[in-house]
Amino acid sequence: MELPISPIMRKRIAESTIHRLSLYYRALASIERENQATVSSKELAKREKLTPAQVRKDLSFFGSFGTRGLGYPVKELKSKIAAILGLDRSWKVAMVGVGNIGSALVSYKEFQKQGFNIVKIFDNDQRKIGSNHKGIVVSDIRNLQKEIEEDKLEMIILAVPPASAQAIVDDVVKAGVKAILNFAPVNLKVPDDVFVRNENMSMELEYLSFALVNNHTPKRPGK
Amino acid sequence: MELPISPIMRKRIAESTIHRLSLYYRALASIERENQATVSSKELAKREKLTPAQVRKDLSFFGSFGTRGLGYPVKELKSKIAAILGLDRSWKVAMVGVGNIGSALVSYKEFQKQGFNIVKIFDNDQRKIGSNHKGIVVSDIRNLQKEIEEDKLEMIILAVPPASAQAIVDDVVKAGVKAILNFAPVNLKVPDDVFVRNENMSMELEYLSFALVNNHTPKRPGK
DNA sequence: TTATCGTTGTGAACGAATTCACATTGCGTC
DNA sequence: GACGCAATGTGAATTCGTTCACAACGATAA
Repeated sequence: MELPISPIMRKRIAESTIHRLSLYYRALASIERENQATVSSKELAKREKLTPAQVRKDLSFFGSFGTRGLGYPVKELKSKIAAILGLDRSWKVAMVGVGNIGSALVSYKEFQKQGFNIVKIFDNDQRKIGSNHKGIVVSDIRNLQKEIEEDKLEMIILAVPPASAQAIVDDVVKAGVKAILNFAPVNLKVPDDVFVRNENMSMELEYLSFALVNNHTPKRPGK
Repeated sequence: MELPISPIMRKRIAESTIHRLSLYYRALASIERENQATVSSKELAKREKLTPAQVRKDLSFFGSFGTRGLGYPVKELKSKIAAILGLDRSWKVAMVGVGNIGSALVSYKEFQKQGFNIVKIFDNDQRKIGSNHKGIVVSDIRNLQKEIEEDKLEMIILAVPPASAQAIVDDVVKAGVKAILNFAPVNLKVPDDVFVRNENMSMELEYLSFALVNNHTPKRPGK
């Protein structure tokens, strides 16, 4: 039976399931390019180094998208996953901090490809304010709250030094933003209804360093 | 009883435990700066939004570092964790690909701070080869294998387009590298004794987008 | 000394995520 | 239109990760 994708989904889904949906989405895009019409959980699993059961279970949380004996229709499944992940629309994103990381991410193709449009850039450095990054004029961070509200920005990417992060977040929250991708290595305090994801690139290098030193493979092979 | 940290550690440690060690390490560095001599699992937990039991269990996999009734000696625990994660030494790292992401990461302070020294940069773009990035002259990627061997580079950061990633990895593996941090959104094939970590920054934005659309909080609050 | 306090270290209990295993079903073929 | 095949969808079993709960113990004070 074909269940609709319910936005009022009250099951709690595991974080890892959502991350795998991202993987499936990319795999499906690539399979689509190869003009393959259907794909089995087995094949999808193989491409992403997972088990077929895992793929089926993940998808089953959201509905019943396949055909027994045949597999999943590639185009359709891809667009179902897009709807689940909110990639069937575009998002207005602000970049705060235009140092190394910030300016690299402004040009990061993968973001635009998935509909994450960086439409405003903020910084506190007078030399940067007014300058042009990929066609966007850098705004003064003092106007952060005002411009977020005016432009109805929905997500923030934070790429500032750890010391300035919390104050900015407080502002951004006041402006009504509910989603923050944080590159500063600090624990941000936000109200319960604001989502924060931390991205810390050293942590992955540290994992590698640990693995080398200890010749370690985790219990559950991850990532 | 004080167990030595065994590099021939045959317990399988969960990936999440290692990631939390990174968090503890940063927290301890910060506590050390505050000149606090000891810290309890309770306080450490509070700083990283975890439970005290979690902290104690994580540490207990590696030894018995605390004093009952008192807590953990900050400096000592920090250096123990450094040893576990391999941060008590420095690593020679090569950056492959010096586009947006690559060049941002070359200047990323956090890496150097933890002892990850980017000592060589490679690219295939003639306009970039020979140019200077943060004091490093960009090498021709055709010399990749040779220079990795000569300079005894131990880790690779891959920041190239997905299509070119696998060929580079094959080369790098031939040169004896056992650890790769991959920013390209592809699944790399490597022998069993080579560690790969994938870093995909869109995935975190997609998680946020999912959370917004579905007003979702995961079962286990993550990251 | 001895008592009290605070906090560790850890088995045992619990809960969550993954994998198993199979009944079910749609498709193609004869 | 019956049969065989292939692959889904899903409860049950299993494995893994987290939390509980408490005995053990060091520090401090009397």
